[in-house]
Amino acid sequence: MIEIPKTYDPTEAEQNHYARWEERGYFAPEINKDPSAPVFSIVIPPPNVTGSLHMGHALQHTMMDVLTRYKRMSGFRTLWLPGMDHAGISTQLMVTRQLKKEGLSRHDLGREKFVERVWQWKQEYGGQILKQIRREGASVDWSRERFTMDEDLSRAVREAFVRLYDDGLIYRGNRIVNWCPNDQTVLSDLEVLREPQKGKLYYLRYPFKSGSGSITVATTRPETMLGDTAVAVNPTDERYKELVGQTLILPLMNREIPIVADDFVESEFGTGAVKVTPAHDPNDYEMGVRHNLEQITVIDQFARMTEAAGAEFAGMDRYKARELVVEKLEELGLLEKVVDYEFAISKCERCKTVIEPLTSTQWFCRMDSLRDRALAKLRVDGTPRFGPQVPYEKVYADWLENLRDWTISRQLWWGHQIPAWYTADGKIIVARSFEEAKLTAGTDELTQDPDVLDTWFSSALWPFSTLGWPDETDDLKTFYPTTVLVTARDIIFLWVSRMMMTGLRFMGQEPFADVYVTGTVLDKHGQRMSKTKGNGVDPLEVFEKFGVDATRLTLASVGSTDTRWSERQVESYRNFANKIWNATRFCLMNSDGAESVADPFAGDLPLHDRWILSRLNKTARDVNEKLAQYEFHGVVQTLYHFFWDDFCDWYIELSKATMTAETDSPERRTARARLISVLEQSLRLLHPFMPYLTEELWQKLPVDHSQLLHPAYAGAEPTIMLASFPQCDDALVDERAEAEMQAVIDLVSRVRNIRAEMSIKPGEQIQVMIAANADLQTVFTASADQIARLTRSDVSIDGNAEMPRASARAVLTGGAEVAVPLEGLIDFGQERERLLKEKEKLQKEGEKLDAQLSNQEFVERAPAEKVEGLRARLADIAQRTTALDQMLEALS
RNA sequence: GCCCGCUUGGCUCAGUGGUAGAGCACUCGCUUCACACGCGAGGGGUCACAAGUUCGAAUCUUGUAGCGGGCACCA
Repeated sequence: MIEIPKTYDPTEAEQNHYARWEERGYFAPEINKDPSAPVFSIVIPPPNVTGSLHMGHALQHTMMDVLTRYKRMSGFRTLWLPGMDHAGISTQLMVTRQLKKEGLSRHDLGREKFVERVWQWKQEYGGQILKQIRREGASVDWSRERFTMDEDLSRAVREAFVRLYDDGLIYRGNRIVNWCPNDQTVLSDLEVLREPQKGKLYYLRYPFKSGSGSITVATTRPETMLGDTAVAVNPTDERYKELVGQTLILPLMNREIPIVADDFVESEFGTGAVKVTPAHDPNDYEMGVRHNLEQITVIDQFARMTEAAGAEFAGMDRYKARELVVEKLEELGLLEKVVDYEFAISKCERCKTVIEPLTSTQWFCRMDSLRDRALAKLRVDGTPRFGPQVPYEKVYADWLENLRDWTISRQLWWGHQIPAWYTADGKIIVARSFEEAKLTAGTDELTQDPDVLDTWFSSALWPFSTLGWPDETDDLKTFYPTTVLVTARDIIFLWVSRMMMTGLRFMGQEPFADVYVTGTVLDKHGQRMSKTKGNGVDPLEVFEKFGVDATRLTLASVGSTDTRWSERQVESYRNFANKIWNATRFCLMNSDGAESVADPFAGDLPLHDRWILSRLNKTARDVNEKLAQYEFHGVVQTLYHFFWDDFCDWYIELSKATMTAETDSPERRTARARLISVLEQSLRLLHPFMPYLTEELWQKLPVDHSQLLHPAYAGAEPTIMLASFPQCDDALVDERAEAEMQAVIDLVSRVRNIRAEMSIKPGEQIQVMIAANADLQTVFTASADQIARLTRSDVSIDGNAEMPRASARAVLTGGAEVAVPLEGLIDFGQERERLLKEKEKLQKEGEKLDAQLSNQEFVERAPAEKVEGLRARLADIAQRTTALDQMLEALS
């Protein structure tokens, strides 16, 4: 007899197994020895090197690990590739802050020293998250861990850049861009947040050059008027039609500016006349290009006014300048009015500083051809297949359709420096290396572009750069395209779409077939968890409190819908883990002799064994089908109820008499072996979700572990990780056994109900008399001992027996009747009440069915089997009602 | 402004054109020889609202309301 503690303590299992799995190479695809094995691969969305684990990671990693472990057990050559992102801005900020504490700026160190310092920082503090990923139980292949700044990945970045440049997709240009005055870098449109902002709308008067009158424009940013080079009106606006082409005098600057006509202007807004500041507003920039207007930069990269804004303003902060401009215009009588106004303002996604639109020379990536290919892939092949398809496929397609050029350069030091060099006379040489650039230029007097690439540029290459691209490595050939990408919805544009575009461009194939978008774990009030709000729940604390496996079940249940965090939920899965532990404990306590049974389910089987095999195989079928559809929530429900309800509540109880018999016997050994076999298969089904608990218990079972390994892993040191994932054996699905077992379950439940309602003491032995039709009588007779045990009664089954008047009675589906004789204990009035209540319930249902069946149209149009089903139910109800009537009569 | 999602028992969520589900919470009874992180028995919902399609709608359509999200160049 093997005895384990009464309560599952996750800590031990969590400490025991991970290192062993990793050391033995179970995570690496090489463990699979079947040369013809199908391939499953998945790349981790690389977490930031600065990051630490949050609920979103834990959620995604759980789902990825479930899929990976499931496929591995199913015999796939499985790779889940881990790694990290260098996270340009975040990391640079982190180190800059560290330097600041030492009283230094990055400029004090210089670029080279600073970058060295960042690497040092990474060495010391970076990658916390990698340890945390281990804690989650994630079966990633650490031997293939990658970092976006690794030399081989950097080479891939340069290669991609050069190819895109050579094909004319990357260009350098002077355009208006999003500038963060705090981070001192340009940002792409996706890194800019739009937030509603309460502000003011200022109405300014610009006088005509002719000397009389003025035109009024409305603006939220009066300080930019210093850089105005035109006023625009809609060409169809009757009010201004004749003024187009006239000249205005820009106040304060005394600059002559024209009135131009442009469709962009909405006549209904403000005064219908717009001041145009091409250097400081994206729309005005476009208008400026259309009308060939001068760009006058009046705000610099520190958000201060420039010389061009005039001596009085030069060097002044933009908001101070705003006050001064307003003040001066008011003095001049040129401020018509100021009204409260709410508008959207652009902020830096990272530091929340208000973005300053500036014209600047940057590197851009032209997206149209990349986009067209991705859209074609979606429309022609339906790739990627989004899960859930609604709404993500549309969101993805809409975004692609409206895609604009991508600003890819960043004014940072940490990142992939742009592989472009300039000759002394300003010629641009784009090359894979300095050596190559020198050859092309014919000189070594070259200066490399100081900018680095957007972090997302290297992330976009992740599914193939991590596998060795641009070299044609075995890994690349084997694992690309990957099978599925699991991610949160907020990076569909930033990352998913870009991987798709670069994958199609460089590999000629999509980087992943499926995209599974997870839901979001919200706090208990339905708010997004965020650092600034401080409402996040730390997954590590939850692991600590309830165990990793319970947390994983909770997270897997989230699936693709947003869900509020509930600790109760984790607690209930913790209880489930304990239930599994104890069921195993019971099996182990009664396992002697089991190992000697060669084939536990050979020969004719009693009902409960046929039933559990049917339930088990249906469960396996369900789980396999649902996992193929990424229905994580449904799989968890299926497993939970199979294990707890079917296996624990019924199968174990039904088997107890035999398996806990005092003395050894072939029957006892067989019963024990059967129980252990079903348990063992259940553990395998549960393993992808609960890796630690299942491994811990599986190892303890008295079974021949090596026989259970999937053939692809034959010869490996046994682990449940490499055991075959159960498949449904259709021959074992037995509907008849399920129906018969259901009758037994109903019978037992009804007797227990009588016990409870009649307040019969739990320990008290009762009589149960059963009368049933021939079929059911056979079933009940075969299970009589079990019925007796489960209801604590002496059971007699006789189709013709007279039921004593003084009994509590019940009528079951199929026409079986039960009586519990209670001579002297029964209150006839109370029993009548009980039966009447029962009859009423039946009648209600009967009436509903009757109404439906007497509807001619229903009978004609509904499927015949539907109608038949209802008729059968109605007949059953009628029969039971009659039986109840007889009982009631006997009582009166 | 445009687009989308959600609204099911007290709470958190499944679900589906044909008799409303789970977990937790609640009530009653249990130291029944695996488990009180448990066992047994219960109570509780006109599936947001309105109209429509249908033999039949909580499930499909449209509209309304509340909540949430995404996109957007109205100064």
